[in-house]
Amino acid sequence: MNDNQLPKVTKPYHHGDLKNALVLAGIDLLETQGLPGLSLRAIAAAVGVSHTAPKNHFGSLRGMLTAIGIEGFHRHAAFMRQGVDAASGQKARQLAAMEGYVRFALTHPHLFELMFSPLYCDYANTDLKQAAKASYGVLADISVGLDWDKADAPDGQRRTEMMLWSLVHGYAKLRLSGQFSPSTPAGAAFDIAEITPDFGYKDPQ
Amino acid sequence: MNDNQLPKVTKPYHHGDLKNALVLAGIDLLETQGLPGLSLRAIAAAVGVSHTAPKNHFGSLRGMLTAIGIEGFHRHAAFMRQGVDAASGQKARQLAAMEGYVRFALTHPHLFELMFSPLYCDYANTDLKQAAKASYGVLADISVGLDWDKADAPDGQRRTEMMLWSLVHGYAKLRLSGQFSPSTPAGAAFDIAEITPDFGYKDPQ
DNA sequence: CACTGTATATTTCCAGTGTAAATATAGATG
DNA sequence: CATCTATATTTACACTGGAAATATACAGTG
Repeated sequence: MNDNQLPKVTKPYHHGDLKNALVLAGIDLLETQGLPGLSLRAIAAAVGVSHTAPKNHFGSLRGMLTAIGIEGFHRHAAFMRQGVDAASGQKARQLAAMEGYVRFALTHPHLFELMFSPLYCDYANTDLKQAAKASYGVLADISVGLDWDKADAPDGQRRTEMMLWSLVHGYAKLRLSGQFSPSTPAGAAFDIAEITPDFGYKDPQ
Repeated sequence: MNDNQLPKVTKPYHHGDLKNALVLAGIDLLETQGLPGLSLRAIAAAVGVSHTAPKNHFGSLRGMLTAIGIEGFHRHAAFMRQGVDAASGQKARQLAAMEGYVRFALTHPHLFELMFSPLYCDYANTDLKQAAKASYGVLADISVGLDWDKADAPDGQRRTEMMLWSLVHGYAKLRLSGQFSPSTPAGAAFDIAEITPDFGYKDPQ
């Protein structure tokens, strides 16, 4: 009957799957209430457990938020990857990745803020590092062969990736800070191609 | 004797100049303790007043943090401007502005974080908007005539500025999030030219 | 000088937070 | 069954921002 028969998955004790339930409830609270409303007590209450229950699984508030950030990175990467896979042609794939990066940030502003703030997430956490790297990987993949002026320099590929990541990340953050809002209000549509450089694509080798 | 005879400046009542003292104490606490250590009570204690004294001047914690952010933007703009003024040649001035933007962020990480987080600063505040605009202005100034591929498009100048701002801002934020740390540790020196595009300069008209 | 008005600052109190420690509970294991 | 251990609760505590009432000291006016 139960097809979740992975050896390590022993159905937990009292709640069932409190760890995951807390993360999901946390993301839910985050999206509806924003970061100020995201307290250990509120998350625990949403799941229906005592306010100290999360400590058993995450150690502290920071651990709880880090777990939420990890899930955020998973969704972020999946969101971008989905757009990339749906696009055809190298240029369209590039734009899809960048567009996905920014669109995720704009549609999940609080989660995105949490994911990239060392205040909330513990960047020494191995799982978080790996999850963040996966998001970076989507950008890195589509940047291979990108015709940027750094591409031919020593370590050029890495520099191109860094420039690309910086560009989309900065744009997303500045949008969320309301810095670009006069002409492009927070929720409005945007065209990533208007703000990203029109680099060509060089056939690798 | 007193050459501060501007009509509006009446020396305040009890403390002397509590409003400024609180902002300075706040920045001091921020740089030494980081954002978690920055509480109304801690700031008030540092100045030697009761923990509700700041409310008279800033209304709330958010108002207090916004005031700190404003001072942060002033310093940020001045820091960049200083580098730009010291450089000679258009290209050197461009690099100086970008380098100053990032260097300020890396040397004042907590203040920079506060300045650009809508969680802490109220971006509806007129003074804050103006102060942020002044920082943006430094970048906008040196980007005039920049040879980016958007420069000739309609609204090209604004797009070029946005790309430039996004690039340096994203790089700074990702550095502070530890995302670029494997090859370039947090406190290490950096060469902004290695990460910024090698755009040329077009003589305006 | 005295009187009044007002900006400034304090005191007191409250609801909310994260966390530590002791305790209770229930599934796993023998 | 008894025992062990992971899970969850209870209780207590120090801390936070904020509201409300009160105190203080300056400014302006007679």
